[in-house]
Amino acid sequence: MRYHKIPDETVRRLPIYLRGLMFSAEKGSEHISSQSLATFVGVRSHQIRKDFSYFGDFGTPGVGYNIGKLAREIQRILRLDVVKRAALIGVGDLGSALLAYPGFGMYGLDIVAAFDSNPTKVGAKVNGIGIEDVSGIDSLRSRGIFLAIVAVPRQVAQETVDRLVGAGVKGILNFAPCRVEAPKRVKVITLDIAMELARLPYYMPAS
Amino acid sequence: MRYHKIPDETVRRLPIYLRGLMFSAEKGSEHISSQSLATFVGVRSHQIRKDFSYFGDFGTPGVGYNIGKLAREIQRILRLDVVKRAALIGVGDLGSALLAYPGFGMYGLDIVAAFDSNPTKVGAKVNGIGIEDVSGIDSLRSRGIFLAIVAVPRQVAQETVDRLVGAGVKGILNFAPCRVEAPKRVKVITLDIAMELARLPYYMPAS
DNA sequence: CCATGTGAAGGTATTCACAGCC
DNA sequence: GGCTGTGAATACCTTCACATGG
Repeated sequence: MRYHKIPDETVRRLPIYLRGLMFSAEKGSEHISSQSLATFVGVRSHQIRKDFSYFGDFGTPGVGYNIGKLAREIQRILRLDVVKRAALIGVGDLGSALLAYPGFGMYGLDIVAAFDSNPTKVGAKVNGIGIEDVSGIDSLRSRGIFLAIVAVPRQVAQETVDRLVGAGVKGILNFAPCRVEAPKRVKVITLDIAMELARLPYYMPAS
Repeated sequence: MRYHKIPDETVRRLPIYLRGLMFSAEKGSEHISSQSLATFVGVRSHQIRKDFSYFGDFGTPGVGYNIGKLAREIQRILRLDVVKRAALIGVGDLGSALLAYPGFGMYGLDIVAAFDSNPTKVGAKVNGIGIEDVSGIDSLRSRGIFLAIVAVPRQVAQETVDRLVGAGVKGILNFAPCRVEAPKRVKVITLDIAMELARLPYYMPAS
């Protein structure tokens, strides 16, 4: 089944596997079975094997998967094998936390520029990154930055996205709590932090 | 179809609808059609009507849905109609940003306590909330707090969750980039910010 | 006439069971 | 014996088409 489109749900799980493989590599063993990986990442072993079957034979029956080889293959599929430079728009509380967030590097993502509309912030440095005025967004194309993280207030989210699209950005992670429109060629993922929390009470027993 | 289990995917969309209804209420009109709501929130109108059909008749054929009534009903289903008090564990960069985050209130969620293991932080106030030592977690049950947000380093995430479970917490939003285990009676949602970004390059045209 | 609500159809993802291989 | 890889079976979700109601 090597020549098959990878289902979206599988793509959603690939970073989970990658994270699990990296942390389990710390333990020194070279191979891991779908069973052990299953308990480690919280996905059924059937599911894991099915997911991996979409892109080739990586496991050895009786042994398991070679951790390093599999991790590299997942990185290649997700196109994380070359470091991706990203820009952050909006250096408020959340934006500052994102600049300091250590987790992006493990996925080959690097925030190399930050923009804010507040003149009192422009020029300052946060975590080694100098804050530029939002007008500088237009220079992203020439700087070879095609990935952006939007952490601005909801009211200006759409205009920010429009500007990013105009600057040639191809992928946007949007933290503003609203839908934003973009041409089909630009992939937008919206992540509303509060919304995730809003689902919890539904699943909690009567409180 | 009034007596039917609500599918998980529908539950996942309910907060999106709720958010959309609240923002469209700002515009003054009293009713909204599945069609208009669809373009506003980015979900097909068929899907919206199907979703709403799982919990009763709220629309008026030829008119649409009463915005206020529908919003209240969604809040009731998600159990957001009474304010939920939540605790934050880990007041680092991300934790501080979450304390300052204005978005929780719209879903009836209120962070009323914060804990950290760093003695130099304990006693300080962030956004009006005094930071307590993590040992205080054990008092959550008696304070009537059953919801927790975990923003601690990965290495101590599991022990933090164990402690929260012991303190009677029933729902946990985990920002640590790893799976955490908890009894089935406790609902855990893990949100790894970097992982969302890791999916983007896959969907971006060759860069 | 316009928009909802819903069975039915269609599509997608998960689970199962086991053949094949080390 | 143990573990992978995968067709088949099942469950789930989405889309459609239209009857129903204001």
